[in-house]
Amino acid sequence: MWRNEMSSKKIPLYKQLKQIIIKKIERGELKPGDVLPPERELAELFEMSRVTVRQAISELVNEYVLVRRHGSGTYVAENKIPHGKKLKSFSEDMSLRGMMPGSKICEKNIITNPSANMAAELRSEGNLLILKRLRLADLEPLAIETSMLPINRFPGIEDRDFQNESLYQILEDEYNIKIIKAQQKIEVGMPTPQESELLQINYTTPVFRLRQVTFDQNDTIIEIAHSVYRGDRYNIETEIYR
Amino acid sequence: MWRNEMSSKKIPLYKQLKQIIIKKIERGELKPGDVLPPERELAELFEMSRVTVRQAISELVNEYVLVRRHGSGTYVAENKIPHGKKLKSFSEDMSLRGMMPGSKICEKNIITNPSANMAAELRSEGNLLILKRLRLADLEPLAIETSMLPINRFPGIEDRDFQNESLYQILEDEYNIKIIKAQQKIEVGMPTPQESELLQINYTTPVFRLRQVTFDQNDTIIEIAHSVYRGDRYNIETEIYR
DNA sequence: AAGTGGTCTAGACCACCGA
DNA sequence: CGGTGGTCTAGACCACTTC
Repeated sequence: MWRNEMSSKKIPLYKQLKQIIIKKIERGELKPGDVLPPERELAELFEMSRVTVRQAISELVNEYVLVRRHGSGTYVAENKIPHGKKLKSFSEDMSLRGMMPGSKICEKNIITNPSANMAAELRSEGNLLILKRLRLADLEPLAIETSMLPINRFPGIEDRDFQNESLYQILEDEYNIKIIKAQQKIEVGMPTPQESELLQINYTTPVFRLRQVTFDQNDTIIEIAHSVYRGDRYNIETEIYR
Repeated sequence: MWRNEMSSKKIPLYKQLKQIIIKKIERGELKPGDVLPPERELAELFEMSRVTVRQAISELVNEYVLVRRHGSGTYVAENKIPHGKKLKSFSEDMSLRGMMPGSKICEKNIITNPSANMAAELRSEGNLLILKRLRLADLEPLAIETSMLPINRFPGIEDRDFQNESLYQILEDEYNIKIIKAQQKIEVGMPTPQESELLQINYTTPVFRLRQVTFDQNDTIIEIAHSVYRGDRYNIETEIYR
């Protein structure tokens, strides 16, 4: 069950242990709520010090994969990622809210010389695909979403029809990208005239401004997105831990 | 500059060091981009092992307060990214953003017959303490925070002076509550006349409306809060996983 | 009382950065 | 090259949960 599966490469021991634990969860050998062997036992099994075991476990706790209970044990988290902490595409988000997602392309461009302030984090990556879409929920405008992607990582993606296709679906299925996490900055503001026109709202209706940086399994940035959501039809629910 | 300021209480050493570093950032003795003393030096200065220093620094890196650069040094983060992974009180939130938190009581009441819509989830718990505070950052109004607490769970809490005390600190230290998680709903809106007056903003400045339900270790609700944040001075950063 | 995670030590060697 | 963070060890004692 918990045999030594360590590879002898140069990968740090604690990262190897992390991978072993994640694999066990993925294969169903460890289910939500299950206890892990005690830290001292893992240390002995994998022939590493307890400090190293703790480093592996600590990172998994930080990623909401495991939960520690002082005096009791370490457990597989019940809901690996809390509802409000899940990264969803617009389509997935709308479906979960019981609304029908829709899309209308506003702009699809290739920028050959990205200026710095457009996407600072991506500017060294070469050409950028700019994709600006009006997003609909139950046929009504809800958001304007502008995505920027490093086009040399996804050759041919500029020819896709994004009207009826999900961007994340394409990246995951056809370019073999594993989307892992995103950092978001949420601000409030008032719409510009162009935005209020597109969203069909009054200029007095406030909006959410979401800036998102999306990462793949190698912690490489694969997308930078800027979204504007109607404040009268959208809210954000999240769960945070102390 | 980096004298020993450790208190000899039972607070873990690494938490004391975290506080010392945060305080230095708050007081401006450390500015974004500044280098920290090397880990070995901090260990010697504060008479703790390097492992302990690393634990303190690691947590601050996780909270986006510090940045490590292998082979170079540890630096104060350039873009303060707060409100992210962890549940924080207003005071803690402000400190991590490098601002000085403040408070002004607007209202402190005991409601003996809570109406249903005030705090539906708490209404069966008996009397409620209503605490409405104007929250300041660097002496300027930033938010209005209205907290509702079941008073029979915290006898005597109505006599506290919340002007200079942290609500969470009191709950954790003196009532032995372990705050575990909170659910938040984030909306945008326009301020009411009373709110714009208190926050000293124009009626055209949008605001965040945060509704929060806070839970302890037994999944019991210990607080319901409604906060109104100035949209021109506040934003929310968060990390989500797929 | 036994077993768990939480904190802490005093070293060691490796990997990376900058002068 | 010297100095930095990155990884790792083999212990120790404390605090908490469970019985």
